[in-house]
Formats: sequence, structure tokens, C-alpha cells
Amino acid sequence: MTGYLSPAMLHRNPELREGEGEEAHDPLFVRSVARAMGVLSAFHTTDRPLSLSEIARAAELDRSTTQRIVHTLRKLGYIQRDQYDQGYVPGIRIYDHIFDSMRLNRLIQRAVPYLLDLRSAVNERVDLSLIDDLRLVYTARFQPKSEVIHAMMVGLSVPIYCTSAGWAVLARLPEDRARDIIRRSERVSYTPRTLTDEDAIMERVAQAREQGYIAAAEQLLPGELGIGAAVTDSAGHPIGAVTITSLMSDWTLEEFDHAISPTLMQTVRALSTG
Amino acid sequence: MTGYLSPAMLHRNPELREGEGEEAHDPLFVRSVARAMGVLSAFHTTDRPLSLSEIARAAELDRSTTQRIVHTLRKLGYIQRDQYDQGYVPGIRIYDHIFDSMRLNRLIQRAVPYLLDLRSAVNERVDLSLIDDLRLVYTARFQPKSEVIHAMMVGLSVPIYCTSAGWAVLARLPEDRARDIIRRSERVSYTPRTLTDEDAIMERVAQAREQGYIAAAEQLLPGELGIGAAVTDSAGHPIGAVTITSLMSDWTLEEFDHAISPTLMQTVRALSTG
DNA sequence: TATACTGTATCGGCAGGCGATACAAAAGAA
DNA sequence: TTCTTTTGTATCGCCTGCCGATACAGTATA
Repeated sequence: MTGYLSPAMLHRNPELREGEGEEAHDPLFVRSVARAMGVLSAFHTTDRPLSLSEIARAAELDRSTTQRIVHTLRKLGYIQRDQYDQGYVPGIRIYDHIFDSMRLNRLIQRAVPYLLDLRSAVNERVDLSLIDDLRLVYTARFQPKSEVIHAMMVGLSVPIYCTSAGWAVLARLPEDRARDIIRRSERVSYTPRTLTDEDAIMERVAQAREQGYIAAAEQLLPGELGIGAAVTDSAGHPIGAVTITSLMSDWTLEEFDHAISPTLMQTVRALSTG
Repeated sequence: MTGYLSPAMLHRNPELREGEGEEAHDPLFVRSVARAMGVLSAFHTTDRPLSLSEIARAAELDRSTTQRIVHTLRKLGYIQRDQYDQGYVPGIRIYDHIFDSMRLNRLIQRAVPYLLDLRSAVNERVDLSLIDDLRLVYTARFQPKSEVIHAMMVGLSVPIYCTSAGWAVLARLPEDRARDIIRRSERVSYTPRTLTDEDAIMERVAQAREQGYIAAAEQLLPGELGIGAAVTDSAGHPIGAVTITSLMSDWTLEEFDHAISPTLMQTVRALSTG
């Protein structure tokens, strides 16, 4: 299951398209900044180092502008030449910002010991994700010793509309907001069993609201089972989710649900009353 | 050992100071981009959400410029209001770039299974780091089940001059380059045993060159033991390091060295001949 | 030898970023 | 309460510094 998620991530929110249509000029909007981030985002759709022209094409900029921005980002350490000087790759300075992001996120900081306990208890892969509009962004993965693939998945993102964790999150939102998220999602059938129909999805959401969690089979990857539950802030608004994942070769969905869900609920309850 | 590394990271390279002195104007340098990254870097020195004025102060910009850049970065998702709307924090979009960074780094991709094996074999904390001039940036941490603190340390950085992994890296560089790195480092005594003298450090480096690895005690944290070995590219240049860490309450340095180093060397040899 | 890429450097014009300024609302402080 | 400070937000003319066309040497691929 190495190649499934490559080269880019599974799901991406509709970008803020610069100069989209005749939208009024925003006097506070600094174009160069958006362009710079666009240059960095050029790497989202590749799995190898990029040349200047390739970056320009991906960022929809001319070569001159790209040259200047790449030059600047290189000086700052956000872009570097790849190991064999064959092209540009993201620079190491980005790690500093992820460090900040995690340090300053109370949920992530508090969650670590709980999630390690959870992994030990269930001996399956445990993931923590944060909500970003239409998707869930993975911020931490804790896996059992046996599993060696996909250990590093900080930053992976998955759609809300077709994941157990996503349904659990939708269950904590008002019906109209949930439906809005589903509608705005580009609903892809990742497997034959992926739900893409709004009402079918809302049925699962209803079940998630009733149970507090929800299990799902083969929504993103064939043979994959997942159980997700939402983490909420003190006002009850969802801010993230915890997912436990396993394989259909190890469990039936029902067995998995019965064995895992009580422990999972215990964890998210602890995390939600912060 | 929770608070040691807060709020900012342990070590930071001298930043490229914008407009430093009377340095010739670089016609390719885009000032706004540098300012934007400076705004994001404002969070490096805080452990709580920042107000606009605080960001402006940290980034050495006036409030107007800060306002415009923060506005832009917010629209793009790189900055957001904190959970209680009390200030600004880094946004979730940063995770996308870390994902790219890891995806496109061959070492990280290849290393994961090796490092998991290594952790299982030695049952101690295992870290992979990449070189960034004067420091090592942690990109992955694998820890034994028992340990629950500091699980999430992607992006943490430590100085080269006073860590076992750093010495191992210096051992793979020509003498003058190694000395240059030591000299340019701001050598802080994190503990009473921290080495800050250039020649004393180079002695350890020589030992590292001989052995292929090096052990160290209490260089960064009291009571901490570490063994580090460098990972090199096919040309023999160091690109990163693997560190195994434990506590003086569990081992003497000699025991630790004898028990751990053979397995560590096996791992870095496998990673270096890629 | 062509052809199409690399990465890099230069430069005049004018858009758009700069930063001073202003203001309502909220949070303390007296 | 009243005074003071800080919050986030909005406006606008000046002029700087970004824009992007253009050029060129070096290197693969054919």
C-alpha cells in the first residue's frame, strides 16, 4: 500500500484562486505573498524535484517572477536544490513552522499521552487529525510495532465526506453546515464502496451522532477498516478527530466495532473536556 | 522533562537579516516574501497566541505592513485565529508543506522501516535528523512504548557542536569545515558538562571519525545519554544522523555504548549506501 | 548540428506595496 | 464610572521595488 497516496495528498480544499474572475481588488491583499506560497505549493503535485519552469507552470507564474521568488525562498531556506542538484525541493526551514504549529496547538500537546495509551490498549494504528474545512489533516500517527509502512504521515489529509472520522465530525455540526461541507466536497469514489450520495452520507452521520462514533469499511482504501470519533472544544464544536484503523483481513467490521469503540470513546471524552 | 525545550526550539541558525547593514541591494530578492516568512517566524519565540502588534514587534515590521501580511496569510490558511479568538496562531496549511517535504526526501522515506527495526532491537528512543548548517533538525522520532513524553518532536532542532549526532556529522566533514561550523555556533552551556571549547569538541569528533559513531552524556539535558552516527550520501557527504537516546538512570555510558552501538552502526550503514 | 531545456542576469515602466493615519470596540487600570 | 491602552480593521496618496520581457551560457536529448 505504498503508492496509494502519492504523489500528492488525497484531498485538497479548493484553493483561493488569485484574481478569480472580477472579484473586487482587496487592498490588504499582498500579491507577492500569495505567489510565494503558491510557489511552495507547486510541490504538492509532484513526486520528484522540480525545475524552475516546472514550478512556474504549477504556480501559474511566468519564469521571471518564479525565478525571483524561488531565489528569495532559497535564501531563506524554504526551498533548496535537491541532493544531486537536479532540481528544487522544499527546504528544511519548513520544519521550524510545523514545530511552532504543534507547540501552539493545545489539543496536540495534550493528546499525545492519551493516544499512546490508546494504541497500547487496542494495538492498532491510531491517528489524530484536525479539521480544515472539507478535510481532516493528520497531525500525529501512532502505530503498533508490527506495522512498518506509512509511519510518517504528518500532514496527510483525507476528505471529510468519506471517512469515519469525517462523519463523526459532521455529527457534531448543525445539519445545514454538515450538508454544506458534503456539497462543497468534490466527491470521488476512491473504492467501489465509497459513499458519495449526500443522503447516504447523512445517514452515517446520524448514526455517528447517536453512537458518538462511527465505523466504516473501504471508504478510502480497499481492505481498510476505520473507526472515528470527534474531539470537541468546551463549547461542543468539533476541532478534530481520532481514528483507529485496521484491515479487513484481521477483523470483521462488527468485531472491530465492538472491540475498539469503548476504548476510543474513553479517549475522545478525555480529550474533549479540556 | 516537559518544559526544557519550550517555548522555542533549542537552537536556531543565524537568520538572514533583511536589510542588514549596507549590503548591496539584491535585485532578485523579493522583500515581501521575506517579510511574510518573517511574520510566520514570529511564532518561534512564543508559547501562546500573538496579537497583531506582537507579531509586528517580533517580525520587526510596522503594524500596517504586518496587518496586510497577516491578512494575506490568513486568507491562504497559514495563520488563523486561535481557538478562543484571543490571538493568531500558525494555520493548518503548513502541514501540507511538511507533507511535501517528507514525501520528497528520499532519506526519510527509506529510513522509516529501518528506524522502526532499530527501535525494536534496542528498545530506546530513536531519532532521525537532517543537517541545516549549524544544527540538526529532527524529522522523525520513534520511541519505545514505555515513554510517553515528547512523542511529537518533528521540527525540533538541536545544535551540532554539542550533540553526539552533531559530532558524528562533523567527523564526516573536512577538518576546516568542521571547525568553521563550531566557530560560527553560539556555544551555550546547556549543562555543566556541555562542551564549548573548539579543541575539546574536535577531540570527540576525531573519536567519532575513528569509531564511526560517538556517545555523549549530558550535553543538552541533565541525565541524558545519547549515541549518534551520521548518514552519508553516495559521495560520502553527511546528510543527516541517527540518534539513540536514553537516561543515566538506566545505563552507564560505557554499558550503553557497548549495548547499542553495533546495532546503530548496522542501521546507518544500510541508510548510507542508498 | 539543431533543439530544448537548464539556471542566471539585466533593466525600464508603472502597478501595487508601503506606512502614516484614523476609528470603534474591548480590556484593563485608576 | 472614567481614563488609558490595546485590540482589530479600514483608507489613501506617494514612490519604491516588483513585474516580466529579454538575453545568454551551459547541458542534455535527438
